[in-house]
Amino acid sequence: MGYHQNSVCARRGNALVQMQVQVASMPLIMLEARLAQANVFKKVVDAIKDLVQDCNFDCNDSGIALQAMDNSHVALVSMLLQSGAFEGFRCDRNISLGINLGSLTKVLRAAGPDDILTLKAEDAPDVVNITFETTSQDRISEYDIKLMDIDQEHLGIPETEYAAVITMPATEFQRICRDLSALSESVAIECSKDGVKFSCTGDIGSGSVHLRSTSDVEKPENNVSIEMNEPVSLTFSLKYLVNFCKASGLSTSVKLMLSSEVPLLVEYPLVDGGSHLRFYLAPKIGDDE
Amino acid sequence: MGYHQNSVCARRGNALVQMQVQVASMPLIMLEARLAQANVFKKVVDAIKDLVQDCNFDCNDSGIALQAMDNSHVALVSMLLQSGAFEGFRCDRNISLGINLGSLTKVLRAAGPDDILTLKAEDAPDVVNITFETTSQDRISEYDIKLMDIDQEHLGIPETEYAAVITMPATEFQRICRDLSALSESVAIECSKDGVKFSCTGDIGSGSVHLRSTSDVEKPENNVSIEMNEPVSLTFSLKYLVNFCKASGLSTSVKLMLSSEVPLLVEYPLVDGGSHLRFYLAPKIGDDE
DNA sequence: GACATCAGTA
DNA sequence: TACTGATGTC
Repeated sequence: MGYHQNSVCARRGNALVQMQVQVASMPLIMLEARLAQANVFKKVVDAIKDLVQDCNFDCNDSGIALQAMDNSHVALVSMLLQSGAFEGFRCDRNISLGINLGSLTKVLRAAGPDDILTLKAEDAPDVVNITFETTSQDRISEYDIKLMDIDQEHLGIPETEYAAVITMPATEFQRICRDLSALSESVAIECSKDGVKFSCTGDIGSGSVHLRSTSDVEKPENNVSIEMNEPVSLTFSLKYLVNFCKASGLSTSVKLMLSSEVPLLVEYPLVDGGSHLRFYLAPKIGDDE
Repeated sequence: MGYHQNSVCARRGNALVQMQVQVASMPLIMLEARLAQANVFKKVVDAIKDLVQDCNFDCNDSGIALQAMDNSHVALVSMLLQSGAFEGFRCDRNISLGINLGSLTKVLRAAGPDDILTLKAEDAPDVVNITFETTSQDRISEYDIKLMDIDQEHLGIPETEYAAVITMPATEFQRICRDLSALSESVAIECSKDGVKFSCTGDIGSGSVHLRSTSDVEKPENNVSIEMNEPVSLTFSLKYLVNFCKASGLSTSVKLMLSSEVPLLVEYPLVDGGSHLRFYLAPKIGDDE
């Protein structure tokens, strides 16, 4: 019987085994994830904390994932931080860390932007341990956040073939949402081969923004690209889109994926290629618009 | 009988004498203190006005001093502005100016940060006169604040030899207090030779910040220095400490002085070396922690 | 990203 | 009146 099994016994209340383990000073860390830039995690949590109060961070050897519906069940958040996004990553067993994002925000506020952030959890943990180290190591702060049991609403999100995929600068999308939200509650997104049109109508008048597909080879990050199978036009709540745009600082570009009668997918790629922060938003239908 | 006694008569209500004095335009100024930067005084008052409503500014030829307990008698504020801190300072006789800090704040709000502030008071004054001059002298504003009688609780504060004296950047201390106050009402400060640890526990979890003693010769103002006679660990109310930290703008560094079972002294040096703003806070004991 | 200001709440 | 969260500017 190795340390691994001992640890399980300890957690189940075998005090003797637990003592032995502690005497052997064997902290049974199951998860240790070291992120070079605390900022990335801060921004991710900032971007989703207004949508979701509590959620599970599902950890396994491929990384840390999160999925949660917003309170009104209109939007869905999905994050994936692949192990490769970390400076060091170890996860010996699948664990789900139920965390209150308000508490997490309070703790992350204590991190300097360039601090090194390390998440640690034991097997069957009560708390998640978060440390921030300045690069100079003169200051080390350490926090434990109590975990909570959160009903895992398992959300099968089918990988859809979208009718249209728009890639554009994240700041541009943020600006459009902010500008149009001054006029109306909702925005229509219409996509055709050579362009995309965001439009809305409200009490004081109406507005629209047309973006042409561009291909500036010198500044590819400023490009708007549209991959389209068929034209699509859908209407969405601007309040939610503005909210999603809090993630704009995480990435230079954002992808909007649309299909008729299917939730819009707003995707921000993270640090490495595979990691991402995704928001899904159901379209408004008929009179809702 | 000199002017001096005349003035006393006038103050005692002899209208005839008062008129004569006014006609003779003889303002019997006892105190005139000219401060090059109104900002210093603004910040001092800002930093203490939430702790103390009314207090006496005790003026004598060595400067202006202030001592007051907070309302709950847990904390004590002590300020000393030595005469040398002023561009010009004259105080012919000891006077105690009882001022409502709310009123004073309202008046100080009218001062530009770089204005020259002058405090004036007559002998046995009803009011304190405050003027603000722009450095260019284009604008002079003048205010009188009514004085009040405040019971002088004379507070003998013994100069203690502290078990530990920590000097650190004021902003760092402010940040630690702010960060930890998100988790708990109180913080334990533990001091050992090579470092100091601030830690707390609350409903959502626990947190701690370790600072190592540093000696960066290039940026000495960023250093953390610890002079320690014996290890010490005490617990304090974070609400008060956060409050004290409003003084952070007054000084790059702050000194924390601790001894067992004795109030913590938090000291911000002011303009010149000798002047200071000090806060004392009784430790929490036993179950209070 | 940090700061200051502002509005709303306790 | 003071603290909190939120917003907008530097």
